[in-house]
Amino acid sequence: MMNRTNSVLHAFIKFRGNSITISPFSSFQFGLQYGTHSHGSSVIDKITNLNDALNLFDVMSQRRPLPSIVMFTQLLNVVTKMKHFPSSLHLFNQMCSLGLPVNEYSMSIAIKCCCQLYRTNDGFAVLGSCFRRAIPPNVFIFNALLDGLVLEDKILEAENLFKKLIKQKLCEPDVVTYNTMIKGLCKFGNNVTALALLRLMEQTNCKPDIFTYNTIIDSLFKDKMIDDAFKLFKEMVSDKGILPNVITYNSLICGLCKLGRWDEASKMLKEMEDENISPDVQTFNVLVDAFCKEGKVEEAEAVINIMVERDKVPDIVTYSSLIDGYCLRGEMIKAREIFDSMTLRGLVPNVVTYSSLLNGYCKNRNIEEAMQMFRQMTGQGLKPNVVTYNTMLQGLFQVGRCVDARKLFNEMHAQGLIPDQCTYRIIVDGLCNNHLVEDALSLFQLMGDSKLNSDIVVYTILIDGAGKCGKFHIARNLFHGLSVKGLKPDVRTYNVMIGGFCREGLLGEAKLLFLKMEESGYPPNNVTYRVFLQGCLKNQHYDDVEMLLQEMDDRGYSLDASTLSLFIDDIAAGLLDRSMLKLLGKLVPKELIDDPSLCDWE
DNA sequence: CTAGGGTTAG
Repeated sequence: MMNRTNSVLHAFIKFRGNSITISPFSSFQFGLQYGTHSHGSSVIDKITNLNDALNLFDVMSQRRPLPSIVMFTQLLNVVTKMKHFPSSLHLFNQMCSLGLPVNEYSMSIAIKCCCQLYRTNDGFAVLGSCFRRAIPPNVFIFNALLDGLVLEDKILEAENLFKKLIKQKLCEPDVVTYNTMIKGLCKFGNNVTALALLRLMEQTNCKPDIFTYNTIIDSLFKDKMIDDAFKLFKEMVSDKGILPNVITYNSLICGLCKLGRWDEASKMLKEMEDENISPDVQTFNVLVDAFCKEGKVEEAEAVINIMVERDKVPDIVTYSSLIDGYCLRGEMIKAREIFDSMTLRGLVPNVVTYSSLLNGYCKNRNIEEAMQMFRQMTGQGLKPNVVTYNTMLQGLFQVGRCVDARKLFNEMHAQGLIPDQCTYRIIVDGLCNNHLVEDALSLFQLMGDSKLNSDIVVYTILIDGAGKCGKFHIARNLFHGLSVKGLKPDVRTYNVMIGGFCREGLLGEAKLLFLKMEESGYPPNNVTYRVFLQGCLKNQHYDDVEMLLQEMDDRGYSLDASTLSLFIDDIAAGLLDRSMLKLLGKLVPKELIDDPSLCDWE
């Protein structure tokens, strides 16, 4: 029941903005006594911003006798729900100092805050204090810790904790425990174990629910295992009688769109409407993004119009996708227009929005504008992240501004950002493409045993770059040095080396490597055949051509247009025998035969 | 009386 005091208080709290100090006998306090009626809404429920919460906490902590731990916990939870985790922890500490009898409720909130701040270790420290205070940790506390480990990608520790809970009977795992563990497994692409856990749940008291299914269905879709995803979807609906919700459909539609299976996506959209589940902003965002990724901005705009008709307000994500779409098409003026229009709509571009626009300017070689926007972004207090820097670095290298790239890389370091493997790949690739192989090499040596030196992709880029810059001896040394570093060449590395040998006219060595691939457990792929075959043809080394064509046919690969074109002169000159011609005919893909521009060969 | 979980954007 809503009483008069509550509404007075509500008005009062709203008034708080103007630093009014509350006297100990104000109506605010009076209301506190009635604040938490079991059936009414309380003062605490009405709090909508951090300041009000902190002020109320001050008032409460000055009262004697102190309000109950329950009220403090309610307030603590309000602050936590607002995601002001550091403030929550501060309040929790104050609660302890006030001598309040903190219990498993407040403890679980405090632990959750630590974990959400990526400080799960501190969370475990709080767990320790639970034991010291003789507060038996319960399933809520363990779930928060498990979630923290998953959040920090400490999947092995998460698995250990999960097993320990069960083995040592620390608490009875509930559906949230299972779901959290499943979320972690899915995050690491371990769908098999996630499914096994789902089956295990079926044998316990806590049955899988919509959360369980949504998590695994989404993960299966992310790994392109559509059939399995649909099987699970059907199992959920038909066998378990669990109705899909908007999130289930969003996952399904997102997965189908990403695979370009538009028909099925629109079928799901229709099914969803039939089930009376109305698409939400995220459903529309998925559609907008999918269209934009294909450069189909007109369709994306149409989706946005429908969205608006249905009273859904396009948000920052919607517009970020749209910006991506226009950038992809090189329509930077339009992209910028959308970016600028966001502010008028009361939307504040964030790092992602800026990064999209920067990426557009960079890819369209307008590095000046990109730089200017980059400065504007930092000027607005937005902190560029690793992806932002990667985008800018790539842009600078693309126009040959290696010195500026270097400066930006230093700036990135100064900001305390840790370059990721993508950063190193961009730098090494950029230096190589700008004929600065030596710089790439010295950077490489400078990095010692860091990530750079243990990433086969960077190695491959460097080997490729050295070879293409006429320093094949370096490429060769790098390749032979791989095993010393404990690195195994992958298919791409082999392809790059085979290409390098061919470029140098060392066909014998190329062939040795080609044969070694199979032995090393990396069977040649279509790129290998293309590279080696082109090498053979350019070097007029016909010995292996028939063997290669035969193998390609066996493995179901076909010839690409550029390789095929190398055969044409030989065909015209009548240099190829009948069996070879027959083989060639089999390897020409249907698309090429249908291509009218290629019809007048003979 | 007070505590927990799932989806989207570079």
